[in-house]
Amino acid sequence: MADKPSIPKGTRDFTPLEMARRMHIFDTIRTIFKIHGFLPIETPAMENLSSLMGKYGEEGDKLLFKILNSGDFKGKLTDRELTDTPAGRLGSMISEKGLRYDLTVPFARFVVQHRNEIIFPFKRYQIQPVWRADRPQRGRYREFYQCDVDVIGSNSLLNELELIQIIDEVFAALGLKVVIKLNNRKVLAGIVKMIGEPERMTDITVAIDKLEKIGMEKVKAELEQKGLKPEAIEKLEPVLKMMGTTEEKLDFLEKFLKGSETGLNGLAEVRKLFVYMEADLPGAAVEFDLTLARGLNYYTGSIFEVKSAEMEIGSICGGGRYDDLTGIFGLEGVSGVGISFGADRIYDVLLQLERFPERSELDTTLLFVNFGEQEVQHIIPILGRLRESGITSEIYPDQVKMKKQMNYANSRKIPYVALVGEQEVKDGVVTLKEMESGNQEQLTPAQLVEKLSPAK
RNA sequence: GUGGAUGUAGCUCAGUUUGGUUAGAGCGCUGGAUUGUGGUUCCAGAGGUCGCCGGUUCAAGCCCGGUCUUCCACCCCA
Repeated sequence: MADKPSIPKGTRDFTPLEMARRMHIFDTIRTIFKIHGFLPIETPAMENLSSLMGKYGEEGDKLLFKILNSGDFKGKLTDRELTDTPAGRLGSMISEKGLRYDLTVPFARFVVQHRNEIIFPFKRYQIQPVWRADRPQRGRYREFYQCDVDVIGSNSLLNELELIQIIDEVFAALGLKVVIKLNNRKVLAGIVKMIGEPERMTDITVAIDKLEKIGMEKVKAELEQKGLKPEAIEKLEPVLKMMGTTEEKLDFLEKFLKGSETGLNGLAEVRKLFVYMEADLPGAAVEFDLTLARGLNYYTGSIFEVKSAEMEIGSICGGGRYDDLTGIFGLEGVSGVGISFGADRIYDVLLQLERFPERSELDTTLLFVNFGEQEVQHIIPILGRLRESGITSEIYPDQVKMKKQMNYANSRKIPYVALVGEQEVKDGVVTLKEMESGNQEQLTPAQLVEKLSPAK
């Protein structure tokens, strides 16, 4: 017997109801991207593995989905290679393509490849699925959509400001309260330099990223276990204990980072960004959060992360500045900054908080009941007129019991039903029934179009 | 990748402790009461290889092993 049909772990089908909700998210995000002057691109689902490997840290390489070479990939290997090569290395011998892990690295590749056609600074948006061979959990999928906006070819902090505004506008439009966390890799680099461990930036940032979660003692224990010098940990402690307003934190770091030019530069960037924001305050809370580190290792300046203020689900948007991502594809000295909205997590938040709009654009407005061939012939041109006026309308395709047709309208949540029987045909009218109230009225086709036309 | 839970009708879940004939409920679905009027009510009905594979047993939804799914923690992240 055939197995029950199924889909791979961590992937999902979407029903019409779910699609209506997803489109609400995508449409909202896309509208805001467009109003800021960003242009769409798309890139293939698969990239050459060489474009993907090594861009996301050690962890990221493991999470890449690799695509087996087509044809006789085995025949090209000798028996010895086949039996003696460790499984990990064998992968690269039989696979040269992989599914994209995010949209930023393919974008960098795109920019390098199309550098002569692109007008810089290039503002692009991209809404496509990405794949990660992660272990699924709530809010964590193996296939999920990212909505990326990036500006490449400009060092200006105005770009960072614009991204913050976009974040603010998107979540306001979706009706979600969020906290925008802001940090700067240069500040982190300055800190690790000042405590005398400049090479250990990754270990240190990963550890302090957990401060909120596991507490000071455990963070110190982890740092010690990672082999950090006790003096360094001691020097780091006041930074971790740093409290107060953004202004106070910045002042503290100003003193702490004396002697690290990079650190002070990063600090100046953070300050400038807050000054910019004062000109038009975001509705969302923006916090300078030193514990924000982010694992992706191509970030070099500002880093962002957005969390729901109303529910625990991990970050729903994140990003940062990368000074040399195009360098690895052969184009040096081009800085970019961008963020990525996690549509699937935003969906989960909206669903749990019940913030999806009641009706969607996908919903039908009017259903004609089917009374028979004569009546159908009369209705066909009326349907045409309604649709021309932008009114989503349909006719029940089969001449079945009225109860069944009404039930269809009911379960499809269609607010209006039109009845055109023998009498209506004779009188040249339709009987329009409003389902919720049950009220009925007789209208000419012109009046019908007028009544149901979407508000201008 | 490591550790821990979970899976019974379309959906939400009982039943598993102490193995024992035809596996239940609510909601939903189909038909009727009601041949041009849905939602409410009433009546009737359909729907399950108890995730899958194997083992123990006279006998397995229930016990054992494996596997897959979903979920939780770690890791990491959108």
